[in-house]
Amino acid sequence: MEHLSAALCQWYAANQRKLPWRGTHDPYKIWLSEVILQQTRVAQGLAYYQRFVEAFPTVADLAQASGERVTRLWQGLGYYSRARNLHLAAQQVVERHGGRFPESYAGLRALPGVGDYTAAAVASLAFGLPHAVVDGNVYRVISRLLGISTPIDSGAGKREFASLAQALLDKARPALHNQAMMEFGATLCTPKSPQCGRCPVADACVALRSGRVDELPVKAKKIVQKDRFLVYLFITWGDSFLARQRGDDGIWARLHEFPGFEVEGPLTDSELLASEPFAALTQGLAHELEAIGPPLTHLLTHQRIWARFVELRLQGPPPPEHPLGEYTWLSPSRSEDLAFPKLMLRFFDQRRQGRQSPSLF
DNA sequence: GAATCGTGGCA
DNA sequence: TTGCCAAGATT
Repeated sequence: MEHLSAALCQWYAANQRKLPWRGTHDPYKIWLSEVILQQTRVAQGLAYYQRFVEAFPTVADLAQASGERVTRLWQGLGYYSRARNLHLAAQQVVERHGGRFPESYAGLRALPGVGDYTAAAVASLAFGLPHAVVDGNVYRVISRLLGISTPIDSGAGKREFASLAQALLDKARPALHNQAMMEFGATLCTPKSPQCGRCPVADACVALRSGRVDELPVKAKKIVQKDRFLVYLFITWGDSFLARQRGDDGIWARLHEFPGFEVEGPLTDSELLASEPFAALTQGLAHELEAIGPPLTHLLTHQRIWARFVELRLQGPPPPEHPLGEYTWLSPSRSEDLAFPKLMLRFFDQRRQGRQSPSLF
């Protein structure tokens, strides 16, 4: 067991990528990078990390920032409850721990948005504590090296791999060991087409010896995708448009969206305009139909969204008692400070392009 | 324990 | 085009 860690650490020392959060022991920067990288590739999270560090050099700066600014900086990164928990955790560090991160696994684990993985990562990388990280890379590396076919998405699998990861850990240098395991999984022992020919521990790999590299790790569950059909109304009054902020939970937490509704299946333009929910949202509004955009498809892990955007221009101010009363008017400059789902940003882009070259439509 | 939560890259 | 999955956490 010690041999595996030593070989991987030696490989890591010679092959690691240079990343801005490496080489520091600042728990704030390590925690920030780990939260950004949850279910997120380095290539996607890198620019966000740099923007956050520049905007908020310390955890106190982050704690003092407005939720609006934090959410806007997170725009486009996905899993938006991470941004809320990031802000909450920063405030807890300041208010409950005097501005210093807890120097224990349990203390870190109690912060919002910090689960088993992130607690182990910060504990080991910032404080040198002997906690093994278990992320997607570690599941894959261990299942292949040791030939373990227990499904990694089962409770038994999670317990088994956590135990094995902890047993493999070099407790004299947990930071190096953890980073070596993850970097090895991310760049050599990859899900598809792993580079077994360059593997420093190929001699010890059970999966390679038995020809099971492509079968490991095992996942028991399959993702079920559902189709959803959404209609959004882009209602303008002068330069401004109507939108509201979504709640703390569910999809696109705390992001802004236009008024709209969901339907059971695809609608033609005329069906859409004649639909009951469209009538309810536009009743009593003197408006002019500006455009009905083509369906925009938006892919999420669990659903495929088909969105239609209907652009309406009000001919007069909306009456005070109206279903749209919970929405507010946003000017273009105001909306620059707010966060929108990628789907809405794609609509903005499409609309801008349509105006610059109307002959295309 | 199962279901959810985004977005983007790759084959 | 489709499916997979990525430095996971929460409910």
